[in-house]
Amino acid sequence: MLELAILGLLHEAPMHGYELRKRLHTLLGAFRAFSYGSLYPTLRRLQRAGLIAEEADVEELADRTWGRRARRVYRLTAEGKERFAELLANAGPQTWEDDCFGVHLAFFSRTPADVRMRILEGRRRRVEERREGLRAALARAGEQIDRYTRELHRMGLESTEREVRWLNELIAREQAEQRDRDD
Amino acid sequence: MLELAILGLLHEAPMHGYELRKRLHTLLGAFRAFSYGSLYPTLRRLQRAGLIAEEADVEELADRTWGRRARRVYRLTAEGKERFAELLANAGPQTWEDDCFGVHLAFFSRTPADVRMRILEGRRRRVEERREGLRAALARAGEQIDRYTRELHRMGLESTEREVRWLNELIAREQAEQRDRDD
DNA sequence: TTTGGATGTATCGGGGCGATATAATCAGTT
DNA sequence: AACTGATTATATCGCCCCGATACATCCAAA
Repeated sequence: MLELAILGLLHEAPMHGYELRKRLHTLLGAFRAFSYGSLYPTLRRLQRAGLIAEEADVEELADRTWGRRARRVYRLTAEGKERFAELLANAGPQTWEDDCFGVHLAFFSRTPADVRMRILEGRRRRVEERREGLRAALARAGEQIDRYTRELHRMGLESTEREVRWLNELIAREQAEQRDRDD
Repeated sequence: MLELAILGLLHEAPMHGYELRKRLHTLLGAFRAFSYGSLYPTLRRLQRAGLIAEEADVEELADRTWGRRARRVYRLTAEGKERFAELLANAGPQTWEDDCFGVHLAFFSRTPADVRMRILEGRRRRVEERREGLRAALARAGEQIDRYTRELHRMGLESTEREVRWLNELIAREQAEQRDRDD
């Protein structure tokens, strides 16, 4: 997931870890925040896998004689680009995708229309499932269950209902654009 | 977190892993779903730590001569009870508690009023922070940012706003009950 | 001048996840 | 009577990610 995010961001420009994390943070708006504890090891991994490469240490100093601070700038390789597309292509109705959804959405403008559709519909299906589960839980228990638990379920139900409506709008918009494109 | 959930549930009755998972699922309403891949190892860990103990294999068969299926039933020990209270007592405004919140709420009826308050207010503070971050992101970018990202932020902002309102209600209710108790 | 806050990289232990294997029970079907 | 699939039940594997922490530099304000 972090892999997807990193590869996606590096499409824009080469970056070092710290900057990646900041961009990630503003991009995902705390919908999903990654920590350095996963970022740096992942960068290493991607580098070893040849998906990203360390930029030849940019000079950019000229006036600084006492050696610029260590700063690993990474750029996307051709393999990395391929891998990104591949990750997107395989994105779909898998359960795992649930946490991924925010990241996927953040890179939608770089995602083919059909894949966008698959992702949106997959998400909707899973949220609907959760919604039904919550409805069942609320109906089943009636009065007997714990007050706080019911409150939790109520809140969860509302959230899922709202998200389904939101997804429906997004999907409708996608379809409209698809129609326009076909004309 | 799973530890808290397990110890909390075992207050009701001794249970085996599979049942714990089911109860957990209905209790948390898919707000948070634990997998067997964490459940069973955690049970082992808690047993080794002496917080739970394996019930002497219940007979309960009488008519079945061909040996009931393997089934590890666990019960809460005195140390486990202590540990549960301790975990609750230390629950508060830590960042980590964010994922924990649902689990905490699910055991609120077993939680002292002052700790409940701390948990609710801690959660509110963190959600408010996220809300402000999203507001800033939406204001800052104006028109330039990606359409889908903005949609993500819009949705996030709405959700956080709703949750803050919800938390305010819960907190107000707690305070009202506190007042009643004082009379 | 010192203090504090960004910037910047890195590691550690541990918790949780999805996938998967295995196997017995039970209900319904054919 | 045999078959089939769903449910019950425990367990392990590798991987991803997290929070905490350490360390170092740079910059601005007090």
